[in-house]
Amino acid sequence: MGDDGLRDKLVRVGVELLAREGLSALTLREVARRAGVSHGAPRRYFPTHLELLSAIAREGFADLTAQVAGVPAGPPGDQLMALARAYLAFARANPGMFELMFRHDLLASGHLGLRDTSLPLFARLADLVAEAGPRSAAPARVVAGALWANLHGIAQLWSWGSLQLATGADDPEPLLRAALDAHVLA
Amino acid sequence: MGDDGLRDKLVRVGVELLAREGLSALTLREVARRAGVSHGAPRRYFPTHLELLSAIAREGFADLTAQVAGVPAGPPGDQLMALARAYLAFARANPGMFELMFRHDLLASGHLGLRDTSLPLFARLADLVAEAGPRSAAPARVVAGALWANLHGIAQLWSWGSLQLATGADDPEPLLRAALDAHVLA
DNA sequence: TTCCAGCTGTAGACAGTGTCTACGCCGCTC
DNA sequence: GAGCGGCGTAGACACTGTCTACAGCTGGAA
Repeated sequence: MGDDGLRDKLVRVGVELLAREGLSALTLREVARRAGVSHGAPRRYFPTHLELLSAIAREGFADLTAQVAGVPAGPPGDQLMALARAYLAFARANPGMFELMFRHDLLASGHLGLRDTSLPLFARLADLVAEAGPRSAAPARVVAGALWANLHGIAQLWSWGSLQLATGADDPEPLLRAALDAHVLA
Repeated sequence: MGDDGLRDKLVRVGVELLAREGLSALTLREVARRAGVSHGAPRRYFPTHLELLSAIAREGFADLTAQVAGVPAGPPGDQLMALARAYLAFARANPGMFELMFRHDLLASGHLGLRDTSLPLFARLADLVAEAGPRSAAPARVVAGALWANLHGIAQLWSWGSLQLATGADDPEPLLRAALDAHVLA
């Protein structure tokens, strides 16, 4: 395993470098260096820096999707809470990847197949919201959108330390609980 | 007006450049160029790129604070809705500035006096939440944190087009309404 | 008046980046 | 066996942020 062409190797090296040293270290030339090739080599597979970053981010979306797919069946409320925890846990466990995944200025977003990666994720959320019963009178899709934004905002602001500072908390769980209780009935 | 030393001029030029050409154009050398000085000049006042960006971002926080301070008195629910609209409107009107303000990797955050700029803003939000009555049993501070995260998430995801794509909406107002209804009673 | 010190901005260098282009090399096919 | 096409190399270019040495002007002291 692991010797399947330079293209995959670059992505693998990139993912590891991202996890180890953060987004700012994810240079085209550094990835090439760690892959043991010259700085021009990646160009054969990724004509531009954006495209390499996009390929790496896609790996992250696949990972997150897998995590979310792993939440067990059960009452929709429980599933939603597990999903929210998974989202936040992913952001905390892979801060560099999380940052990259939502840095749309780095992602050639159209190219990324965002529709294929994050829309199914949203669809799952929307189904669960409809099943659990949205609290507001708005359509389930709108409530699901607001809930998603809430989860994302918590993940983002928490990873920056802003929410700890503002609320004085040191555990994001109550925030998640409050967000879920707010948007959905059960 | 406008001839008060290079330091202020650099910040002014930076703000305009940011609004006009986006965050990626906000180069130390380009700012110097537009200010009509050599590339080394800014170093006297901003020893590092981060510090110039932080000074520019501070201008943004002041602007946002002013906008928020401009919401009229009235029932807390109305004030909250106006505040939410102001937050989102700011993000939509100044996308570059909004991006910069929350790019903590660019901001020498400790240096920025974040406590002085965004904590009062949060305090206002928390007061209004307490006044309007949080829907959840959680402490008002926690509910306010969740609501802030929700507003921020909506602003962020909307500015990326993700929410339009996911919910099919073309107006963020229903999302704001849903978020407010979710977190707070009146 | 003269001189000197300090602040301010200039100019050049350096390492690093992404991108582009010309060039070897190697294996495959005709 | 000869040619060719894909793959990786190597060098160049413009650009970035940072550092350092230097000029020019100012204001105050002798």
